[in-house]
Amino acid sequence: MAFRPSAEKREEKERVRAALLSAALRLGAVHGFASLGLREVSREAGIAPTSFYRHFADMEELGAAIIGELVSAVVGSISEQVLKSTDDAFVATSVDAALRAAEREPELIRFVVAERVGASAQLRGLLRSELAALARALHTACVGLRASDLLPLMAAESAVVLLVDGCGQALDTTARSRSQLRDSLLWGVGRLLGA
Amino acid sequence: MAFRPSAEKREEKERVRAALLSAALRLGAVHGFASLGLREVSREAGIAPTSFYRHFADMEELGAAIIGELVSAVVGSISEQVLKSTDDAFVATSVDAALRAAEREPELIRFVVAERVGASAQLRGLLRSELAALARALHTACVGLRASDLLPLMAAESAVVLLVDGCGQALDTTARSRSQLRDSLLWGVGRLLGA
DNA sequence: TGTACATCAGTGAACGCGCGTTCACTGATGTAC
DNA sequence: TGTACATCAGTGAACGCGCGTTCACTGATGTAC
Repeated sequence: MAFRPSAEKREEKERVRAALLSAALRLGAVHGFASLGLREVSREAGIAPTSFYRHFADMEELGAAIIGELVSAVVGSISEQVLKSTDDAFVATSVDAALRAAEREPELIRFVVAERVGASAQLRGLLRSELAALARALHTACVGLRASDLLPLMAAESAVVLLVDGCGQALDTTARSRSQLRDSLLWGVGRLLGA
Repeated sequence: MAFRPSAEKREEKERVRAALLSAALRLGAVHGFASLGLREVSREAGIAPTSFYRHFADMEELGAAIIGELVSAVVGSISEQVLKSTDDAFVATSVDAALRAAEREPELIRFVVAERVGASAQLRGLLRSELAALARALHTACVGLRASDLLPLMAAESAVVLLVDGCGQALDTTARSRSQLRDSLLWGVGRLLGA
């Protein structure tokens, strides 16, 4: 019969796995995910370097898990807020939801902004998929309101580009004040989506 | 009296220095500038690792040189083309100049796209300055044509964000066809600059 | 119930490797007088 | 003109260090009968 670890065991493994993801994000925010090593992350997570292999084959697989679990959740939440927004407030909703995400989970957003154009083609592809979902949500919210699908999907894709870049700027606190940044995004996204 | 190396000597040093910049871009395009080592770059450039220090204190200084010399030239060239463009063709001019740069110097553009949101705050700052110059050129071309400065500078800044991101997409050939990408950029930049 | 066995997360020792950096040196060439 | 000295790009040997990976092991716990 199949070997079935107890729920307690599975939860413990899950906790260590989550510690690895969190450690990678914490360290990655300091000196970049790309230069992160398996030993460094394991140390930060409080396990022996050799135990890393019980969870991931290498750092890229860990990066993929960050996207599939953490990024996916945040992007899904933003999409949900956009789709639920009433009237034509979806522009402000998307901008504020994005900026709130950057404020709440700066390390995760730093990861997204950097790895979207990073060295790993695999991670770039995974992030492209996640953000394409957000673009679709934005597009749906937009055309749904005016009962027309004349607005091209690429408009929503461009809006997502501005949103992601805006999140990146939000992380460099010195770059621009929050309110300036918000105004700029409201203007740009609004203009692209014709609201 | 001051020591003055001959022109020949100075040119030779300049050649080695250029070889280092070029080697860093070549290798960086493969597995990312962030993970590049001084030894790796020196090997590629054909000098001993210890000779690296005759030119740069570390890899970050080399990155700054790439920006100050190579990126600056390309951005300046694009700005110039935009400012010289006649009528309201400056949108198409900027898009085509950017895409042409991505085609001609993919490694340099990859560097810009990645390091703009990379781990080094210094390089991010330098790139922000370079791209701000492009935004100003775009803004000037735009308001000059309609004899009004009502268009906010942030419109041009957002347009630059789209242009840079578009260059990044152009490097992933599988992502979108060139013509689709061009259309998308023409549409987005045009929309932002109100042309 | 007891016993023998399987599974599996975590471990410490050990490996070979490439890294950044230092050092003292070479050899070519410019400067001073 | 010749001679003594300064400058400086490039070099090879050597250093200590952290890395990714392998290996055989432990100990807890589930499974079979």
